[in-house]
Amino acid sequence: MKAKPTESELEILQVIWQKGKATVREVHEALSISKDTGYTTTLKQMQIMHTKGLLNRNEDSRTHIYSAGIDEKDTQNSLLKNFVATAFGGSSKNLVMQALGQGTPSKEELDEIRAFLDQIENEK
Amino acid sequence: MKAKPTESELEILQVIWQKGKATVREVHEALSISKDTGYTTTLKQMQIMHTKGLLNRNEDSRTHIYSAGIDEKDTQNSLLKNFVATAFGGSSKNLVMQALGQGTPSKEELDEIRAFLDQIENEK
DNA sequence: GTTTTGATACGATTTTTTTCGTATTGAATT
DNA sequence: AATTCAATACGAAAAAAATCGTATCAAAAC
Repeated sequence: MKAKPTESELEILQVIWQKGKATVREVHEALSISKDTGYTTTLKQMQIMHTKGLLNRNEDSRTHIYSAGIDEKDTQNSLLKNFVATAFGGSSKNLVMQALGQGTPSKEELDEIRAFLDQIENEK
Repeated sequence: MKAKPTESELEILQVIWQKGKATVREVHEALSISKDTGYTTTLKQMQIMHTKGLLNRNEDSRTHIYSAGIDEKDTQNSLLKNFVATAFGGSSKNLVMQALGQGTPSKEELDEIRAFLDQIENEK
């Protein structure tokens, strides 16, 4: 079973998932926009994540290249499960409605969700 | 701005939200089902939450009665916002679809969600 | 009135997470 | 070749969260 990433590990994973792969500097740069921590902090964090298996890295060149060690969807899924349980008392319906209410989905997105609802229903 | 509850604070809030109010013992009992920690741990936790304003308490009787110090919906909302951002890269559509996919909503719930989608659309 | 029971207070410890400084080293620049 | 630059390693410390033991005390039971 894969360990659950912490909040700040997730921020890093987010960048990596989006870029596919990245150096410490790139990740640090990306995080710097919203966060104010030193370079070595990001470095250390990524090293730890590597030992935990949350990140893979290629050490061929002096500047290591990191990539995700855990699958985005799988991770989101297990986090979500936990989140629904602890924050929404287990009701995913409540979560869904609240998420829809506050995000401002476009018509296209709404339609996509409708289609998805139909699909779920048919599979039952 | 209210502080963001930690994971284990949320577990406690969950019980309190559900029951309306409760003693330390009641909360501890409820948590014991899934968690294995000592009574004083729960006590201490709730005391801390009280000083933080996460819980209110009535000290009239020797056995204090705790109630929620923060609103359930508000809290869920702010947690959700944060969660979508860090775990789903800001896409609430992705979160919604994934939540629907893994929870197993009943037909009634699905209809409820559909109705809600329509409502959102009309309000635009 | 003693004893037992069950509750809170308090202080401390442990564990986990986050942060950073310093040393070292390879590569690029001069 | 010497110097500067940019990267990793490592150790440690600070901060945040979670856990628990012991002391106290009030109320209930005896």
